[in-house]
Amino acid sequence: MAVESQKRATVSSTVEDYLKVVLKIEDMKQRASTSRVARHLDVADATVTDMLRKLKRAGLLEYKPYYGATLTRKGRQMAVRILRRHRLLEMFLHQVLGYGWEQVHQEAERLEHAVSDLFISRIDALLDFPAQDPHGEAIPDARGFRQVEDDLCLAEAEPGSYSVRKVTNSDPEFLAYLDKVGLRPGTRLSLQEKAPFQGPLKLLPESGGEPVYLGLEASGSIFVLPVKDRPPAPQPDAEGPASRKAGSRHGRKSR
Amino acid sequence: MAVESQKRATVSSTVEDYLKVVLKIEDMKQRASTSRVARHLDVADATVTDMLRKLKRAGLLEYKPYYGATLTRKGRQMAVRILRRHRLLEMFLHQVLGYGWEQVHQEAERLEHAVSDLFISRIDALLDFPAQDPHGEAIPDARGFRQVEDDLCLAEAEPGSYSVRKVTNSDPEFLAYLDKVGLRPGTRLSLQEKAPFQGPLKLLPESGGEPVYLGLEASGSIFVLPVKDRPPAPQPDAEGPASRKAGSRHGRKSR
DNA sequence: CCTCATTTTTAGATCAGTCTAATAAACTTT
DNA sequence: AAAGTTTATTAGACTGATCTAAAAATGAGG
Repeated sequence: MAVESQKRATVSSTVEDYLKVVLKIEDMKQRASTSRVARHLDVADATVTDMLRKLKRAGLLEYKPYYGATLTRKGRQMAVRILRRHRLLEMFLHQVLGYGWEQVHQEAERLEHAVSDLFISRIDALLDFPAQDPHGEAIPDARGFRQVEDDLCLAEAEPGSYSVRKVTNSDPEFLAYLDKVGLRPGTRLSLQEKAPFQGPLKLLPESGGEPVYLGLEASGSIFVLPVKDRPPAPQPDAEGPASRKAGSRHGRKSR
Repeated sequence: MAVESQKRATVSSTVEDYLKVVLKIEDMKQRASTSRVARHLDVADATVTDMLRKLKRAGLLEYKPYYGATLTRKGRQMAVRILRRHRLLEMFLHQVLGYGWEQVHQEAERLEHAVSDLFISRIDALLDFPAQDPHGEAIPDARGFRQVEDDLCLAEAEPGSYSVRKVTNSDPEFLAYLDKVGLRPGTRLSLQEKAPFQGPLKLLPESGGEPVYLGLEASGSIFVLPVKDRPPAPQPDAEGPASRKAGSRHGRKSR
């Protein structure tokens, strides 16, 4: 039962950022090519080439020249750890310090590299071990296990009833807009129609209000769960504007 | 009444550390010499020489070769800002996340460079605008004004009754020890005697318990306020162990 | 299978922060 | 005041992260 090298090699916050980006790209089922990584990090391609070779040497990812990078077990583990920190911090900022969901990302981006494990475990407990962040994204647990994401991209959904599961976009302007029109995790809506030729989607938040027209691009960052068509029984969960706690826990491991 | 260049030039966290140390040394009424700064930061003297020249160029301090550094208005302002962040963060970690007073320093040391002004103002409000940190050190206010420190170093005190005002030592071992023997800000004690030839001090915490013997060196980081000797009238200000709020505010500016 | 556009890598440089070793200035002590 | 000790500065080098510009590999179309 030899414990696998428990020592957590400590890496720079720059390295953490690279790992995070590669994880994100892999999660989107894309190839982590030099240029894609560079775009995400807003650095020059040449910088990424260098860095990927360095991370390969450190055993954090595979790197095939002219192809791209793939996280190793160790690299993925570190990346998921940062992801967890990021999302827990976002939730903390939102719930405890009253940040808006459009404000949390930027602050968490800096804090995730600075806080200790103790800090993380304390806020985790304080928040009662939340399963999602303010955008509805799953928070990996302390062991690095990730919830299965069984949601559906609004851009690819058929007309029907849905509830918003998560919004994978950190642009404050965009999030503020969604907030204004009443779209947040938990919101029930019906997708009324999709205009042809990459046209906008027509959405109707079920809690009344004006229909919302959303471009295809924007709808690509909104993920939803289908809702069984208006059941005879009243909906069991009333949503307070910013007070959602656990949400559905599927208790399944990732990977 | 032209507002002096409000733009807050943003400096590296390294620069913030240098400014902090120079402020600390000046507060101790010592000369901020190259080697003294180097010792505080645990870097080579040569590194400090370079950095001080750079900070002079940036207008953050005066620097006289072979003498040392003196903060300018601008440099002091930045240093006090960091000091405020540091101490507010310590208080936050202690009060909200349940850190021990021996744990707060290290974490705050990293966070002070990473959190935004919004974060600081939120925790300030959450803590109800505390005037001291967990070690009893005064927290500068948002404008950069600092309380006058009218306390007295235990190492230089005469036998008599005192209450602990602050402990200016961040060594976790030492703080844990003080905590164990019941010495924290607010604790009443009587200094019974000082052994000659740099000998130890004999202290008696008034809340009963064993006498504590403390080396001169250690007692140099404990600051106290004299307590009027059991007056016929009850003292007007009762001290709760860790819940002291404003303390005496003398409304005087620093600088 | 040759050519062109795109993507990636290589080469060489810069910047901030740090170090060590050597030199120089400033105090101390006789 | 000369000599010695301490303190500070200069010189030169290194590391990590970045850049730009030039060269090379890949892949798509004819």
